[in-house]
Parts: sequence; structure tokens; C-alpha cells
Amino acid sequence: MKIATWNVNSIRVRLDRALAFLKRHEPDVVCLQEIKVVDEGFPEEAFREAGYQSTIFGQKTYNGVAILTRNPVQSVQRGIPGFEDPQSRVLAVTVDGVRVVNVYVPNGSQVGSEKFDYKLRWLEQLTQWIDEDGLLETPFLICGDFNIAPDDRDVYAPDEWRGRVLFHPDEHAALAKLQGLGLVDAFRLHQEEGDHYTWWDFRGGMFWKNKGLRIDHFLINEPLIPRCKSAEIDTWERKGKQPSDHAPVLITLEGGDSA
DNA sequence: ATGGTAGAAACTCTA
Repeated sequence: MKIATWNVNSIRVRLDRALAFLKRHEPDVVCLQEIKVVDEGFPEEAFREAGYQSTIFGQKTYNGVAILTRNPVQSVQRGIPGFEDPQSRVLAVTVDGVRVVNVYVPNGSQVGSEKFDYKLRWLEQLTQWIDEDGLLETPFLICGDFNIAPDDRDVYAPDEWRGRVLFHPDEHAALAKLQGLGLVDAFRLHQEEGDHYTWWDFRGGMFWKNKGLRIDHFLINEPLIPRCKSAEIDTWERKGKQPSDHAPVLITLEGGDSA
């Protein structure tokens, strides 16, 4: 079973690339963030022709998440239960025996801003839900754009970034609390070196200088750890014509009851 | 401290 996460930064602009991505990797599940469109505008038909069904939680102009799957999904959840949030940032499904939570964590804008407070509150609500919902009893993963670089290896210039949004102690504490529920960073199971990034600012040709941050993640629970055979960042998707500012991340899970 | 780019939408906001 192959699962991908990708902040596409508008699914309408990225449709051709997304279809080519499906052909190239043949993933079973793809979690998309920042689709930037309402449900009705999502290119469901094009994905159906490619062999995928779409589960969508859209929003006009900003945010929006969706999950593409080869197989049918169960127990669809939109948003964090009990948390009033006008922004579409969370979509969970159960597919092939795995509970998959797709998140687009708030960016936070500037440390100390209202948006930064919202980011921290939002992460707290997310953690509380995962903790209380008994979701961790069975194979479980949460993936997406976390807008947090976990440690120094994940930032091209850690001393320059330390204390700024995406690399702030309060964000690290919030992420640690979530991981404290028993989740591990799947990428780090397979790669301990730094210099592997998933996002590069469009401005200043940061990709070509490899000045990026690793802010897109897969967090997996105990039952999935022995099944996780690989984790990779597809930097190819950051190259060429009209790339997103994020590269996709993919993991493979062996075994389980995937059809 | 500022501006650089991209996307959606509508001459600005978000990232």
C-alpha cells in the first residue's frame, strides 16, 4: 500500500501534474491540501477516469483538503469534531484497514499574531481529538502540511529560522504533544540525514539553491511502524512547469488488508 | 527591514 501527501496549492492549476503523478507512482491513497476550491469545482471526473474516487472537503479561495483512493472509504470525517472552524483543514477516512487523517495545519503567519494563536489552538484541538477518540487502537496515520519543521536537520538555515514561524518552540511543543500520543515521523525511520526538504519559497529561487524546510509529514502509530518499508520526498514534482511550492511525500506500507 | 513569486479573486489577501 502506497500513500502520498501533497500540498498542491490549487488543484485546478495542478490537475495535469496530479494526473501525471498518479501514473508515475500508482499510489493507493493521495492526501491533498490547499485545493483552493469548493467541492463542486473539484475535478472529480478526471480522477475517476484515472481510477480514483474523491472524498472532498473544499473551501472557496483558501485551504481545502481532499483524499483520492483506489478503494472505497469508510467513516468520513470533515473537520475536528466539536471544534468550530470556518476553514476546511481536516479530512479523515478509513481505507484499506488504515485510519488516515489528512491535515492542512494553519500557517501561523507571524509569531505573536492572531493567526499564530489560531495555529496553536488548532493543534491543541487536533491532539485532543486524536487522543480522546480511541483512533490509536488500530492502524492509524496522520499526514499533510504541518507547517512545522521538527528540528535543525529540517531547516536550511536553522539559526536564521529559530524562533520564527514554522520553526518556533511553541510549535515544537505542540507537535511533541501530538507525537507523544505514540506517533513517529515515518520519514525519519528511513532517513536520518538533514538537507531533505518538502517546501521551498517561490521567491528568490530557493528550490534551486536547495534552501527549503521539511514541513510535510507522515506520523504513524505503533502497528504501522514495522509495516513502513520506505519514505521518500518526490522533489521531481518541484521542478518543471508550474510546480507547487511543496513536493509530495510518499510512504509504502507492507501487509495489512489492502485489496 | 524589505522584497522577492504564486494563486484566487477582484484591485488585496494568504502563503
